[in-house]
Amino acid sequence: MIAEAATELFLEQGYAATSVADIAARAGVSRSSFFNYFSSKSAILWADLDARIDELETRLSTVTDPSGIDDALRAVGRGFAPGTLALALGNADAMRAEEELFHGGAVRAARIARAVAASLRAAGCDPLVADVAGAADAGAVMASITAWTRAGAGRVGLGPLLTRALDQAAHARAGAPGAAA
Amino acid sequence: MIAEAATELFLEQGYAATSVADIAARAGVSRSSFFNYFSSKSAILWADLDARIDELETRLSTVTDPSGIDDALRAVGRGFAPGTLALALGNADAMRAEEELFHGGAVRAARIARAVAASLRAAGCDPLVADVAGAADAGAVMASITAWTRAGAGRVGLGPLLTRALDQAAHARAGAPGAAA
DNA sequence: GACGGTTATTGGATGCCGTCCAACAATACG
DNA sequence: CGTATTGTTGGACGGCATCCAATAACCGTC
Repeated sequence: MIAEAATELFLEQGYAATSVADIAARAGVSRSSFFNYFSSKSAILWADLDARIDELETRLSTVTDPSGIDDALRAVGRGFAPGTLALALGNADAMRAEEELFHGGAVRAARIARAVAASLRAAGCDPLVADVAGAADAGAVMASITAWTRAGAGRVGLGPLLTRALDQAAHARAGAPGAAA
Repeated sequence: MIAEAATELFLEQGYAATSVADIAARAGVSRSSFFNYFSSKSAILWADLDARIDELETRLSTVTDPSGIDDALRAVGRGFAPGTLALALGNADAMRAEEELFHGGAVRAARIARAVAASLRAAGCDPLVADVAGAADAGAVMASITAWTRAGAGRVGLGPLLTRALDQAAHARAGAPGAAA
């Protein structure tokens, strides 16, 4: 309910012009309660993806082989339903939320990149190469999500996009010891 | 002077525990003046790199061939002096600034990735591939900067690290139309 | 050396975010 | 029915970033 109220207001007034107090009022709860359900205003947009990245982090912490990394990354997109984030990406201009989406997306990409790089490093990969490969993988995940939502999430599957992007990113691991192609 | 006062306080009290008012007081200026020189507290750390990314963006907006992109990326690190950012990266634990460095680094990486991807797209590259390659290049730049500073900036050159990282990232462009290897 | 215009600096007020806590309602349970 | 756990609320707080009007410093000109 809070998320619904928020997206309504974002569409009406724009993201930046909508305060947490506005959202709470529209949702019929107090400002305090808002922060019981979302840790911040931007969390409304990113909560779903954040949960999946949490899972990715735990999964990658116990996985070392490259194919396991790819599986874990693909799992991020498996069953990813068009939610608040997709709505925001699709209506970024109406919400005037480009800045927030850019910032938030940057942080999420960095989280993915860090997790992948740590996993590769644990597998004996050169640290610098691990960082580059992690960034490429993270870019692949984020790029396919934005492409998916901007193309009208649901009309096309996220899976194929993700596969193509991750295959491309896998080239960045070329010649990496501990991360054979 | 403001930056010096800030780094002192960051080392003494930590990044989060240091308020803009503290910095202004130590530097002997008013809080208003602080914001005349830095757009935010975190800008103290990132101002130098931001200026270079600004240059990168303008440079890439007039460049389409892949080798030009590589040159522009290498120029980001050319003559990059150990400044506030290097000091923060080197003393991240003492400053308790890991979070800020992570966030700030994520945003800067995303800026670089966006610029590179736009350039590749303009050269006819597939959008998804462009995003992946841009993320890889951005990861290469950021990874080499952090590796450089953590290894004690100055004792080793940034150039070689950057070259190695960008070479690795170049693999992510493999088979990309409009961006031949 | 006085003066007018430009630029730098300052204080203050404002809105909002995110955190904390103590009080209170509501619900489940023995 | 009493109690314990959980959920909700209001309020206060410190901090960030923005704005603006007032003031101070500077600089070339006369």
